[in-house]
Amino acid sequence: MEDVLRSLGFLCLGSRMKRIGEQLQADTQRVLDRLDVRIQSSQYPLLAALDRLGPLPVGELAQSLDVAQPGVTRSVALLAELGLVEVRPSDDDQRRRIVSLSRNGRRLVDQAKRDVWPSIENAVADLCADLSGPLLGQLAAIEDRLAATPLDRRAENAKVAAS
Amino acid sequence: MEDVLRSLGFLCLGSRMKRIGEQLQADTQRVLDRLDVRIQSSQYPLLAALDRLGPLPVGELAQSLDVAQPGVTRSVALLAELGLVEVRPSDDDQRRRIVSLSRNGRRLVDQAKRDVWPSIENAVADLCADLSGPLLGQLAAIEDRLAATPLDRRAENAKVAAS
DNA sequence: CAATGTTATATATCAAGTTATCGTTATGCG
DNA sequence: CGCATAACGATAACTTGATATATAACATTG
Repeated sequence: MEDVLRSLGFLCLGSRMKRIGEQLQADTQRVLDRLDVRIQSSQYPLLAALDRLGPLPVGELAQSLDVAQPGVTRSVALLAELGLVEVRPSDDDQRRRIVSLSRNGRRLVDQAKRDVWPSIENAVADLCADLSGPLLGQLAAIEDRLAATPLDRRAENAKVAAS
Repeated sequence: MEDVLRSLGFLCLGSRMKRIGEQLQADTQRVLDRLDVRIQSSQYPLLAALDRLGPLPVGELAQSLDVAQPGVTRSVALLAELGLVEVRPSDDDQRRRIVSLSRNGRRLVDQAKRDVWPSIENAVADLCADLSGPLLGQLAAIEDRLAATPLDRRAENAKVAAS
């Protein structure tokens, strides 16, 4: 069966990148699922932003992640529900709500940085190894490689290789 | 403000590709809005598939676009509502429902192929021109270029240049 | 040939992004 | 000072992907 998106080339690059991104996130989710961490892979960038940049108001968090503000509001509500982040009003501006990692959030991030993120990073690096040349070709290679060996399998292998 | 996704590199490649893809789709939408048919840019790949491959049952359409079947069912229902595609049961298998372009759908695709798709393709090609090297670098370049000149502006310029 | 299993599609629900808009709090100027 | 405007975050509605499951038609086999 012809892969139409691929045949269309530049015309559908947006759909195609979105499709690959979703696949990567889904695979990453499967890696995270095995490690009894109960949040969606899409929440990690927010936690990583707080880890890297420290406590931030909602708007700046949105900027640093380059997503729209309502998305951050929703994620923060979810993570606060889970006790991973805390929210407090700013001292000098009652409109701002400062988001920070809670004690549990701090622990989760530290654990992830130690136990999980390295193997994901290795798996993706493996996926993208030795790619060069035009973008469309690299994307096609990534699609083919993912179809052959999903990211979560690559993460396992990386862990085995490291041990 | 630091771009956290970019700093995280391979770790958040999925989120990042999704983000770029969404941006491209949104920009493309703005180009397509100039056609008086008000359908979403995300529907065009399905129309293009029918154009390239001819009438297809729902499942094969899903395969050729590499999306899950329920997504196709929904898109087809929407496009049928708009009178752009037609659905008829297969002769030899009453489970299959064959989707094809209607007269109006045919007209829309022909018009798009003539008037719109080329300028989108040129705009994206322009966006990706002279990119080479590692994937992450190319993605960063695309993000920077998009921020500097959105895709719809590039499409305009391409049209001017062609005339 | 009836029971059982398989396949194709539809439906329901969820996830995570978007835009538009609203209420509240700051700010700035006449 | 007081009011108009701007900024911040929350909420609503929508989009477009996903998965899980139900339904109906076909296939197989005992």
